Amino acid sequence: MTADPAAPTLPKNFLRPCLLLLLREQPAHGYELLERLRTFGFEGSDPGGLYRSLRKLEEEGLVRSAWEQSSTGPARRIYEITRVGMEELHRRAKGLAEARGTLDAFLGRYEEFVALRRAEVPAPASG
Amino acid sequence: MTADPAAPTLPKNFLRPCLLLLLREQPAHGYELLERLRTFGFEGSDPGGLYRSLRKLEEEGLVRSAWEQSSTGPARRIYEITRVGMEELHRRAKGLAEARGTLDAFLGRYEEFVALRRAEVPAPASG
DNA sequence: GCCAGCTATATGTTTTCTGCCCACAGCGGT
DNA sequence: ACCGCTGTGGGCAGAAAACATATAGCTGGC
Repeated sequence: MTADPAAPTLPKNFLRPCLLLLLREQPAHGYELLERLRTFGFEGSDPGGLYRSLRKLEEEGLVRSAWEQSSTGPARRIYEITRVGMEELHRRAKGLAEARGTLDAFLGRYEEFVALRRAEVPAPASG
Repeated sequence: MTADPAAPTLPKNFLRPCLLLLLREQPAHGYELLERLRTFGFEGSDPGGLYRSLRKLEEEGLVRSAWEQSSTGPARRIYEITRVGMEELHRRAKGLAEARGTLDAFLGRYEEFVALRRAEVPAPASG
């Protein structure tokens, strides 16, 4: 609890759109997505959550999958995005753009206030 | 469920930093905060959730409160931010700035890909 | 053949967050 | 006295996230 206070605090349900975007760029299997997700701030790799999301996405028809035999290891389930998935991604992107706006508003207001305080209080003790 | 796909999708726990920022700007009671929160994309006013957050914040020592008699209505609990709360706000702001960065990355990558596709596929059918 | 370790997928459990509904109390108007 | 408004608070159900665990195939060593 409150262990890492500066954690990114990503948007709710951010995993889903990320998966859709990743899969739109290129089909992949779960384990690989786990790696590629790190780009989007998913540090602590959570296979469980990932596969669950993937399943749900497929159940909703946003992605589809097929088994692929690998010569170097166990079979993998290759996912690719569907037309519907792309549309969903589109919608989500809009929502996320809005979210960014809100975040901008918050941060702007926060920094503005910090600046104000600095102006009021000349210089506490720092050199 | 998936009712409003373009919903803002704000970060998890976004309420907390918002409250801290609002209280940093100016002490207030819950009902008033409810109004001021609308600026941050909290459309559906949810008194229950608000007060719960406030309570928790106080329990953690991030804010403190005192009853104030009102001449025009029932007594109100006035909240103000504490030193610890400001530090927490600071940390959260950093985290949210990171989140914005991630969001930027996502949206940039999304739009970039959209642009690429447009270049590949000349013009579907839209006139 | 058998075990250990890696890749890869999947499920179960528990906790947290969120949204929605409702209860209660004080005050003012009629 | 009753109603409606302001203001605070709790309960509950469903969604989401975190954490832990199970399974299965393949490879290499012995």
